[in-house]
Amino acid sequence: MHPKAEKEDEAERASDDAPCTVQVAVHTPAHSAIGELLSYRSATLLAPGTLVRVPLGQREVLGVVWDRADDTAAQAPVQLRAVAGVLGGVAPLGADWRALVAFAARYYQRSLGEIALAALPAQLRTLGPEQMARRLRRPATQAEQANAIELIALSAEQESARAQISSKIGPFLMFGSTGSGKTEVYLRCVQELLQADPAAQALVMVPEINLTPQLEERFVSRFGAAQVVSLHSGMTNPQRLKSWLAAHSGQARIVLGTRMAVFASMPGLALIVVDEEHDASYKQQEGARYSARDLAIWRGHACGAKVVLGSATPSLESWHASRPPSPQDPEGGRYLRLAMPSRIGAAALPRVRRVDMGQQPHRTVFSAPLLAAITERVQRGEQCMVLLNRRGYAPVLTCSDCDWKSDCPHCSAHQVFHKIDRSLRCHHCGFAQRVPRACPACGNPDIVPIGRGTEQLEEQLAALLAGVQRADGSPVRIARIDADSTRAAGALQSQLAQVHAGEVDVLVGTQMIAKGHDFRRVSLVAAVQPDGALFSSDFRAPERLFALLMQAAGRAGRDAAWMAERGAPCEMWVQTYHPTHPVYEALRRHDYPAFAAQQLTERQQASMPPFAFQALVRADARTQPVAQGFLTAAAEAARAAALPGLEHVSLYPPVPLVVQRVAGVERAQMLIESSSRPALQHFLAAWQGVLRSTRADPVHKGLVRWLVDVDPLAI
DNA sequence: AGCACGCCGACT
DNA sequence: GTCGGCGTGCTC
Repeated sequence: MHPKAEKEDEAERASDDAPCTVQVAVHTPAHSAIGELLSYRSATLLAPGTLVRVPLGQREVLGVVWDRADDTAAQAPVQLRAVAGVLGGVAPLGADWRALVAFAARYYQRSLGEIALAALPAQLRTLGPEQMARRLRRPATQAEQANAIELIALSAEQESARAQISSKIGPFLMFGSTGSGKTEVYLRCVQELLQADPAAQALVMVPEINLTPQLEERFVSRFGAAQVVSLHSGMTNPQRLKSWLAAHSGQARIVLGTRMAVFASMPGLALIVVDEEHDASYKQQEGARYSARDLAIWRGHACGAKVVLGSATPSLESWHASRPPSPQDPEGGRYLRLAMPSRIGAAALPRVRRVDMGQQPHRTVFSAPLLAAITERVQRGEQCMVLLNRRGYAPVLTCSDCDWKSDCPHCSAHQVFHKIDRSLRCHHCGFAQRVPRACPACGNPDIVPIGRGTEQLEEQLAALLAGVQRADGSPVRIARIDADSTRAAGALQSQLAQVHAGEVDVLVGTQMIAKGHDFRRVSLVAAVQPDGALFSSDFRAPERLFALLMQAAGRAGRDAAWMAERGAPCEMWVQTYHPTHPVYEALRRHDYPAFAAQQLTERQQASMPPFAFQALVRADARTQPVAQGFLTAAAEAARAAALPGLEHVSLYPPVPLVVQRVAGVERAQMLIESSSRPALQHFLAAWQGVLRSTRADPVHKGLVRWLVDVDPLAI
């Protein structure tokens, strides 16, 4: 956990112009037969980190000159090809960036080149030398200076957090309830840092692209547009290159972004903020499955930057890592916990109301008390939010006569009924078709939706509130925000603007509306049927549900002055068949610490994370037996070879994934668990080669791919 | 991953 | 008779 590559005198080495061999990282796939680094001839000794173009087979690709990987470097072919050219004008990537890339590749079981090249803007690969030179000559945007903002005094809690971040080393876990002003603390820390050191840079990450505009707005208005760049996958390639170059050159002092930004080259990096650190979006779910939050911790440690994680509902991993020292545990955790329990302006947390759906008429969607509460709010001119984590109209259609269901032909999942365009759509593979006029199996024209999604909720709510009038006598306005309604570019921003402008009375949506957006006039938030997560097979489901409901509750009553004027507390409604479940009890008291303590006790007793370390190996194949057979064979080969670390590692039998077939591919996975992270790492590293040779065995013909997920979020 | 080479079906 | 399907194989 401490590479801190010593600063070599790169300039001196680069000036040596004897012809020599250089090691280059290129974009090779994870488990290809090509080794980690390729050797090339060069007329001059190139400094590690230099961007070069090198010939590879029939094409020419971008590569990064790497430090000689100790001299066990496989004897290269006799005839080395020559480096085709150096990308002029771009400084070599620093030793700390290379150390981060090397660590991520090792830890997440991917090739160095894959991580390194994926961390660079795509245009570096495609632009020719002339285009590149032109790009570099382009003057940086001359933006206006930051507005001299009258800074509002920090609350005592905010000030205490700021002071501790300023004076201690960290890493820090800022545990601040929604509305406690975490962002203002980030801003002050960044400000202090930039003022103290003219070369310092700060990296601030948020979980979703959707949240970057409002963050950018706050940072730009405080620091000026010249200092701030964004880095996320919603940007065009030219924009991304521009931001990346600004960060790499040190010209941009602040980089805002999503998980990919953790790999930004920042020579002056001195502070990393991970906002909403519990959010699952920080874990990449395809390709290299890295956790940007965990890499941020590692990177900060390696390069001496402070790291601040922030959340109102921290991940249990971070909560556990920030436990204070106690008599039984004099060391405590590695992180320093900073608590900010109060809402700014003394705005009260919403009152939580549970409706026991067992007491309601069968198949009730909106219970009478909830409907009455919504009606009352709307009549008073207030806004309500209704949360349902399922888009579409109904999750499945079925025939009333035979047992036909709208199953996806390519996946082991139902196709979801979307009434808006009368389509059936599979949310796993995207396969879509028109709703049949009659049952495809028996011809019965009576096919009916089962269950409900946001579309149906919107429709039912409209019917239920049809007779209700707003204060001025006009009808109630209902809107829906989910992945379907926001597909078009800019749709989310314009829909949010409508809500902010007060043009919507009741907003229906998926968890998309629970995250971060600041709805100032919302006085009621309702979760219509959140119970699904209570009895999920995924041991992290309660944690996620609690975070989602807390976050949703945090949408209500954010405007303290308005709340005071209003005179009544905001409300968070939960319709449930299990009103006394510990998750809801903890929610009612807004008591994350109690919830976390209870969950951690369970996890400890069951030896689950954060008290154990896990990895998944997944196999995709034409048939389920092939997928499972590959995993079984690889596990047996590991045992037969007595791989290092094996004695401290448990390999579980392969099982099909919950959705076992997607787009015609059968999927199975195997859980690997250990109480020791190093043992798990040793084992996985050694197993990599075994997995590769197992795959080569023709017995496993039909295997499509295999992949390793270290520290998986869902099992 | 690309991009070759290589051996079997429907078109000018 | 060619154009083109994607099934193995290689890239310093």
